[in-house]
This record gives sequence, C-alpha cells and structure tokens, in this order.
Amino acid sequence: MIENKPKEMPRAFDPQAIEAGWYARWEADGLFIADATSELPKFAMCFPPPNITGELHMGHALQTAVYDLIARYRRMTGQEVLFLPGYDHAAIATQNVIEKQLAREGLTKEQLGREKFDERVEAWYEQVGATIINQLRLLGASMDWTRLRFTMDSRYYRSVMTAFVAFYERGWIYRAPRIVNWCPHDRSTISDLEVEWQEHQDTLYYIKYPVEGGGEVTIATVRPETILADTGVAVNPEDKRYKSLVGKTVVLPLVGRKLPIVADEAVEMEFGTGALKVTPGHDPLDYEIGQRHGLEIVNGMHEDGSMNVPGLPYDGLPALEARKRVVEDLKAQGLLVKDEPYTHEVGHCYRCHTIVEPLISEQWWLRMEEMRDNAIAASEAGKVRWHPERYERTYLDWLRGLRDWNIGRQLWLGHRVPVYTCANGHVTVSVDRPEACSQCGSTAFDQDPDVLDTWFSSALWPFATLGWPDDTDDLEAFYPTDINCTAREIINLWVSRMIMTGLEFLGEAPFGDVVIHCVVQAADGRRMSKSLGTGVDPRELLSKYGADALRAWATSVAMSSQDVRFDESRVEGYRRFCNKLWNATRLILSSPGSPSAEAPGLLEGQEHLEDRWILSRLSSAAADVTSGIEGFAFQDSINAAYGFAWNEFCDWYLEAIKERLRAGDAAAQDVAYFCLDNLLRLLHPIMPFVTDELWSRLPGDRDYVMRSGWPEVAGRYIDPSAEDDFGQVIAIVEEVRGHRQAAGGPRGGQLRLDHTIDRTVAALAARLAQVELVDELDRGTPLAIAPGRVSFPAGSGEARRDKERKRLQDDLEKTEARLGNPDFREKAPPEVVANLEDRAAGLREALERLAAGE
RNA sequence: GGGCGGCUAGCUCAGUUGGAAGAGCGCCAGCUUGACAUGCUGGAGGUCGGGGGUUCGAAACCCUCGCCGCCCACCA
Repeated sequence: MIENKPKEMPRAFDPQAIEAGWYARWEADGLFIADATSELPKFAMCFPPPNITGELHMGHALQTAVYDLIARYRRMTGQEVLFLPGYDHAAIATQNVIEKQLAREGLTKEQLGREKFDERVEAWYEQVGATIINQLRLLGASMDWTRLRFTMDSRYYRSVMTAFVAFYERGWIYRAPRIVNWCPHDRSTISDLEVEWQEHQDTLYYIKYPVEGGGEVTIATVRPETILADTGVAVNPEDKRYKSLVGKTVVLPLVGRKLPIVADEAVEMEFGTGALKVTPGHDPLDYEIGQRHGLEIVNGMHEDGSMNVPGLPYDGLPALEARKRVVEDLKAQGLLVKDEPYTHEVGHCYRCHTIVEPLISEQWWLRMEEMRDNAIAASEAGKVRWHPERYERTYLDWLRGLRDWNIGRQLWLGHRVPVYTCANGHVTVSVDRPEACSQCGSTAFDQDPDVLDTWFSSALWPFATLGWPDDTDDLEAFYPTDINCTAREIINLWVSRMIMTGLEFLGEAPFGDVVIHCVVQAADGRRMSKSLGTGVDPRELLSKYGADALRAWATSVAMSSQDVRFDESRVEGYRRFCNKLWNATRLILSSPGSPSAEAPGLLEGQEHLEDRWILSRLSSAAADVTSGIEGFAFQDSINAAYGFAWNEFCDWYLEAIKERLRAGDAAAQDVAYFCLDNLLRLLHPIMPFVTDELWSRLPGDRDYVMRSGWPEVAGRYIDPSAEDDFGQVIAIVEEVRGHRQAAGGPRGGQLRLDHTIDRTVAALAARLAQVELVDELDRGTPLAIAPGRVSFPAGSGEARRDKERKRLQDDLEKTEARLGNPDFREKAPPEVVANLEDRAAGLREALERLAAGE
C-alpha cells in the first residue's frame, strides 16, 4: 500500500518535484527485486551493458525506455520479472579513455607503469559505474539492483574462463599466425567487426618493376611503402597482356629482391594495370594469393606502425613518412610512371580511430563452424524471432560468411587468456591458475600475456549474469531470457555471439525475441556524435521535460522506423501531455463527495450517452495499447493512450460531465474515476512517475500502479450504438461551432434539430455547442450534417454555408463520376460500390437541406 | 561491389492485406469559458521524390531513375 496524497494539487505538473521521490520509494519497497522461487510465470531481460564512456546518450535513453516499459508491463500482467542491470569493462574503450587522461597530464601508460594504471582503471570503473546507475535511475528503469553485474567481477571472470576452457577442450581454440587488423596505437589486433571504414582521398601510384631478361611490368598501389615487403607480382591467368610473363621474375625496385610473377584469379584485370604487387605480410588479399603460390612472407612493419626494413634507409620511419621517401626515390630512378588521385576506403580502429595496418601476427583463434551452424538452424527454426523481421537476414548473412574469430588482444586491460606454460614448456589450460604442472610437477608458470576480446565476455552475458557455470536458482528460473533489445549496429558484434554461446553452453537460445530499435539522428539528419557537436544530452531533456516525457517520446519512435531525426518539440509535447493528465485528474478530484472509484456496473438502461460512449472508447484504447506492446509496435500503444486521453476523455467526456461532476453526480464520478484509473495503468509502463503520482491521489486504498494489474476492460463496455450516437453529437457540435466562428463568434445562439434526430443526441449536442435547443426556428442557417438550423445573435454565417455547399458539391461531383464508370460498378466489390452510393446519397441530402433552408 | 531502409503539410513523423490523405509542432484568426494559456475553438496548408506500368481504382503492388542514411564486402 502507498500513502494517499491529498486531493488538492498544484496547478501545474512539475516533473522535478515528483520524480526523485518515487524512485526512492519503489526501490525501498523492493518493487524491482525478482524472486527466483516465485510461482508466477517468469520473464527475464538482461540489460545490455552500457558502453563505459560514462555518459548517457540518446541511444541509452531510448533503449532503457523500451526495456523498462516491457518490464513494467510484464509485472502488471502477473509475471515474475527479472530486469538485470550491469556494465561492461570495455577494454579497448577504457584503455583509450585512461590514456587520454594520462596524455593530458603529459604521461603515457608505460611511464605510469602497470600497477598504477590498474589503479586508475579501478577508479574509473567505480566512478563510471556509479554514473551509469544514477542515470538509469533518473530514467526510472525498474532494474533489480541487488543483481547488478560487472563483466570483471570475480564470478563473471570465472564464467569467462570456463567458457574459454570449454572451447579449448572442444579443440576450437588454437593459436596461429594470420594476417590480422593491427592497431598501431593500441598495439593490439582487433577483429574485422571492430574496423571502421572511412573514405580517404589518396594517390594511386603506378610503378615500373623491371623484368629479368628484359622488359618491365607496371603495377598500381596506394601504399608504395609496402613494396619493401613485396614477394611477388600477380596477374590474372586470363590476361593476354601478361601471359608471356607468368613464371618470369622481376627485380623489386629499391630492394633488389627477385620476385616471381604468378597467375591468380583474384587479380582484377580492369583495375590499374592489371598487374598486382603481392605483399602477403601486409594485405589480406595478397596473403591469400601468397598462400596459394607459396610466396615468401616479409614482415615489413613494427608493432607501432613504423617500417621494419633493416638495411634500408626507410627502416624505422613511420609508414606515411616512408611512403613519401619511397615515392621520391622511385621518381629519382625513373620508375614512377604516373600518379593519380584515388578515393577509397581505409580501415580505422573503432576505438582510437588510428589507421589499421594489416600484418601477420600469431593470435588466438576460435573456430566458429559448429556454433555458426547451430545458430543458423535455431533462427530458421523460429527459436529466435526478430523485430523488425528484416534484421534476421542481416544476422544470417553475416553468419553464413563467418570465419574464425580472433579472440586475443594485446591490451593491458581485460580477461587474461587462461593458458599457463610451466618452466619446462608444458601447457596447462584451466579456469584457475594451476598449482603444479600435471606433467612435470613444476610450480613455476607463465600465463599467456594476451587478454580476451571484450566481446568474448559480452557474448556470455545472458547466462554469465545468472550465475553460469554454477547451477543457480536464477539460471534455472530465468534462462532462457525473453527479450534482447538493442541497436542494429551490434547485431553481429554482440547479439549473434550471445545466440551462439547460449546454444552451445545451455542448449537454448538466450532469448526468444530480438528487438532492434531505431537510431536517433541529429535534427539535420547527421549522426549524433560528440565530436561533430550534433549530440543531444538526454540529461538536459530530463531536467527540461522530465523522464516521463522523454520516455513517451522514446516509446513513440523506437520501433516506428529505422532512423529518426531528433525533434525536441515532440518531447515537449509529451510534457504537455503529462500536464494534461495532471489537470484532468485535478478536475475529477475537485468533484465533491467520496467516490469509490469502483468499476461502474451499469450498462443496460444507462441514461447518460457520454458515459456509455467513453467506456466503449476506453475498451478500444486498452486493446490497442496492449496489442502495441505485445506486437513490439510501441508507437501504437502511446498513440492510442494519448489519443484516448486527450481527444476523447478530456476534449469530449470531461467537457460533457463537468456540470455533473460539480453536482457530485455519482455515476459521472464512477465513470470518470474508472477511466482515469485505467488510463493511468495503461500509461504506467511508459510514464511511470506521473502515473504513480496521480494514482496516489485517487480515492481508495492503493498499492503502486505496477502492482495493480493490467486493465482488462475489453468487451464488457463495447457499445457500438453509443459510439454512433456520440459520433453524431460530435459532428453536430463541430458544425455549429464552425458557424459560430464564421458569424464572428457570438455567445449564445439557438439550434433547432428535426425530431428525426434522437432527443438525447440533440440535447447533448446543444449543451456542448452552448446553444439553446428550440422547437421552432424560422430564420437561421441550415445545417448540412443533420436536418435543422442554427442562428446566432449577431452575424448570419452565410459565408460558411456557401463554402460548405461548394465543398459538398465538389465532393458529390467526384463521387458521381466514379459511380458513373461502368467498369467500376462491374468490377469493384459490391460493398465498395454500396459504400460510395451511400456517400453520394448523404451528400445529396446535405445539399438539399442547405438549399431548402435558404 | 552486394544488401537493407527512407523520400507524404513549413518541420518531425503516422498511414497493417490497394477503396477518395492524418497527427504533433509551427502558421493564421478568435477565446482571461470555474482542470489545464503546458489550455480551448475555428482555419489555411499536400499533383504522397521523378518517370513508366498493373488495376474499375495506387501514397500503398511491379519496373526504372534520382537523392539521403545504414549494414556487409580481401579491388590493389
């Protein structure tokens, strides 16, 4: 139970004034703590660990809003919900952050030393973890903080080690030299997925290689410095220009090495000169060609990206410097044929943005074939459902082309590879550091210096957080989880890997539904980024508009399209919506008496049309909100609730019952409270703060909204005839208002409606339009919508009538034209034709009414 | 190079099996109406990116072109 707040309310909604209090109460009362032993059906979501930059961005806000609305909704529908939070050590990102901090102090991590560096990292994680948690609380995220996990905590560490050992024992982990993406800044490899491609304006150089025994072959390259590591020249076997050269050798300029000319289908005849210099040590394609033809591999670069060409004048130079010098020297020797501008894509490290250098390195690899096949099968069998569906293809396409995963990183930060070598060279792979070598008994071990790719540990998230490999209650109760919601950019990096490891270690996909939300762009359509200055800080929005407004906006866009341009006015609009709810509540609470807020029972013989109508509309809105959430079309939910609340409940219903409320009419109070009660529940998953605040002011003993159950009003109050009748009221009122405005907006006025119009409808329409309903009215403007006429004390409204007539005539003309088409009558479905005929008849009647009234 | 998404009112976006185009914001006009000026009422504004086609009928389906964005890919 919660403490009832007083009926008297401040005049305006103020998000700042209510939000903090509610979150503290929710948490203190343990609303978010999941009970693994509960009898209720279980529902679980492990929140994707936010990137450890320490700052909340729009993506987080969006994602959190989606997760949290699902979590709250599921609790309200009677499920035991685990919404588990955590954060990630993000090795490369964190290392870069710390290095930047050090750089500002004029230090490098090497100068600082490993121990001090680790201390810095600790402090950073502590600070950032607290920041993230605080921000998620501000958003109202209903996470179970008792289960907060960190990918570097000791239990998680054990999960990671266990997974590594398990893969190793299956024979899937091996060490081998391959060409990899090397980041000279981080001095580490990164996986293909971590390479960010950017367009560069470079130069394509054409260089002559003399052929032994006479002649020459010209190649084209954008990286002339790599010729120092060339070990061959390749041409396409079909290329007639070079057929005679295959098998001969060229002399490598500047170096003097003799290189074979080989024929390989990978060479594009159309590109450049059709002859390719082969540098197996520094180009992935060249590496493959080299493998096929047994070419030598020359390692021409150091770990820091400088040239490794002992004996040559370029040795030790940075790559770009070497490039310049090589070009100059080639030119001097007359070997540079020409150069031309060339635009192409260059790989950069996705964390530090340094240009990635392909080079040969001995690394840890994980074989993916079996996991890949199982993941494909699971998806095809419908074990994982994608929303929107099209992303399943993104995922499957990537899986089908999957190669072995380079899981080792040469960083200072991360999970150390659990491979130990004893003093006698025996290798032990184990979760814990071995006591003694099982082969020789040695107790001196060296652990492999590499750490694991951060995504290796992230891949275990949905079960490592639940306690795997231990057989925990949480794992038993909540695995597999239900939903994973994320941005499409990490489908391959993260989602697919979770699916693969989940299937491998637990035998089941880690979640049933993958929900891909949109990407928020800046207002001008550019990417939101801090460096571009296009970012919008959600914390600013929170303080300006409140968490409920931000969440409502997020809900309205998250699944509506692939991308959305940020529009602050929409967030503001939802703050106004909160204010509208606030004031509707204020109006209802101001009604005298002590209403029960029980569900109104009356339906048969209900004397008030507006009561029957609004209950019917409520039923419809509730059904739409529910189906929106169930179908991952959250925008439908917020739209349905918003439209009902504002355009039906406030604009029409509350206006219609104001007088009854003031008079303390019990039926009006019952219906109004019932609608409000249900509306607050329908909105709570989206806007938790304002709904709990208003809810706590309603009469009766109340628990939190989230514990109150999801509205089930469907069916019971649906009332088509009330909807028809009230629809007629609205149409008449709107027409009368239009005439009043055209007449200059005088107060008062008289309305006569023929007795073919139901008297209840007529009376209500007259009341709402603020005109007197009379039996006789000679002068006045005829109505188009209903037989009758209206007059006002001043002005005539003739202009409006003429305009209306014109509109009706135009409409009728078009309608008759369509009906006059014999093909249409013959081929269109009968109900469509009948529909149109009704329409034409209605238009004719309206026109007749207008004519008769003149 | 392959694939995906988008192009609808001044702006941001809805429009779910093809049956005569909608919302919010902005704009114009009028309202200190006993919940709300964070409000109420009325109104203007669109040849649905261009061009073909299918159909009685296309914003929607097909083809094509043009922009914008994203994902994947070993063309030096």
